[in-house]
Amino acid sequence: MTKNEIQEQRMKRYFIDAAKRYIKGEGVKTVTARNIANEAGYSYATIYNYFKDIKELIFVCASEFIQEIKEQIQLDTAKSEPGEQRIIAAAKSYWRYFMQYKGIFELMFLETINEISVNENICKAIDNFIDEEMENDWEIIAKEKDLNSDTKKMMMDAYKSTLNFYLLMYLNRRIPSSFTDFEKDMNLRIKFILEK
Amino acid sequence: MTKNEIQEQRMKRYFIDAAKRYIKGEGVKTVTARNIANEAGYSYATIYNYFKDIKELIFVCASEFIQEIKEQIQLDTAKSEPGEQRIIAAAKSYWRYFMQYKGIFELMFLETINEISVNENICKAIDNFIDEEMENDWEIIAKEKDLNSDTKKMMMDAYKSTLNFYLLMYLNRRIPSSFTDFEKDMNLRIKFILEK
DNA sequence: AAATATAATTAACATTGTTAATTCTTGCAA
DNA sequence: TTGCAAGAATTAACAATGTTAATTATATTT
Repeated sequence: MTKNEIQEQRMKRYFIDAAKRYIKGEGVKTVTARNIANEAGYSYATIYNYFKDIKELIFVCASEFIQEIKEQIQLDTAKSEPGEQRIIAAAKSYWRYFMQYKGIFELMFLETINEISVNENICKAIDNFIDEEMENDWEIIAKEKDLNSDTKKMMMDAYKSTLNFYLLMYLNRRIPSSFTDFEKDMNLRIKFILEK
Repeated sequence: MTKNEIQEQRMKRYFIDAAKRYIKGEGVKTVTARNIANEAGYSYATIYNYFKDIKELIFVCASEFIQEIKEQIQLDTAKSEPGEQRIIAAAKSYWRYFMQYKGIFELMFLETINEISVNENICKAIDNFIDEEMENDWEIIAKEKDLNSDTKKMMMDAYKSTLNFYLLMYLNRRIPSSFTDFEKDMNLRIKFILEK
């Protein structure tokens, strides 16, 4: 890396970290160029020297949050037995993370991106990280229940869609109206998916 | 209804119909007060004499689109045998409707609403209409497979979340990248949910 | 130290939602 | 019929936003 590239990376880092702090605190809904710049201690126009537009910056944040979620899941499931038990624990860890940072959920699943290149990879990362993180556990389940690879995939998909859709319902619509009910319902749904 | 109320209802209707036309044509992303007013042949400020804000107007549209979807499902499933077969056909009808009107999907599932009163009912309507429309068919399946009411509910939930989450993935992220693949995957997923 | 290249800032523009001020209509009393 | 008051619709205006252009400050090179 040349000296200039190091400089550029450092500046990008300032803005990325500022944007991440802002999103964690305030959510993605009220993110603006001026807010992020303010958080970073720069003028709003400076962002455009380092990022094509705000969406690009925001999506870089998304890909960094993925790592964070993985780490939280690893922590929260450290004592769970691999397989079904760990998958259930991971689901809880997953929704609790997004409960804390609603803005990150919106960012990952509800934002749209028109451009290709960089973003295509980020999209793939978002779509697959939970499968990757739990791959080993699904394999254990598949062996236990003697599932073929298609059936295993169906089960993973059902798990993912249940987790994400009802999280969306709760975050966007307060359905169900209490967190206790939400967790109870989610646990039942996840267990239903797993019992095949 | 007094003469004034009739007038008011008529004006509301002009704006609602204009907004519905606009959303169908252009989606919800680019809806603006000025666009809707233009489509209705009025000035943008006139909207505020009849609706609290743009969101209120947009949500009235959502509740009217529900009826439309139900009708399309009824048409598309008219020749299907009640029960499993009709549920599979309805899923296809459902995703094809939203494929045609991506904006309506965004409106129904991705928009947030902070206010209570009117909107709470609209949210409930959105969340339940597909269950209501297919209630009879789920009952048939429950009888056939001898499911208790909790298991039946779990299955309905899994169906709904699969349908909506993967529709979201396709509409927002083009995953999978072709419509043919999308339909193939969805059919497999729906059938997987139903085989319990 | 002067000239040039680079980086950051302020100004500016277009587009939004929304409200205030103004103009236009319409129904009704004189 | 005419003038007036109430109501309805329009235009003007504001603040917030993303983004780009013009300007200023800083760093580098000769």
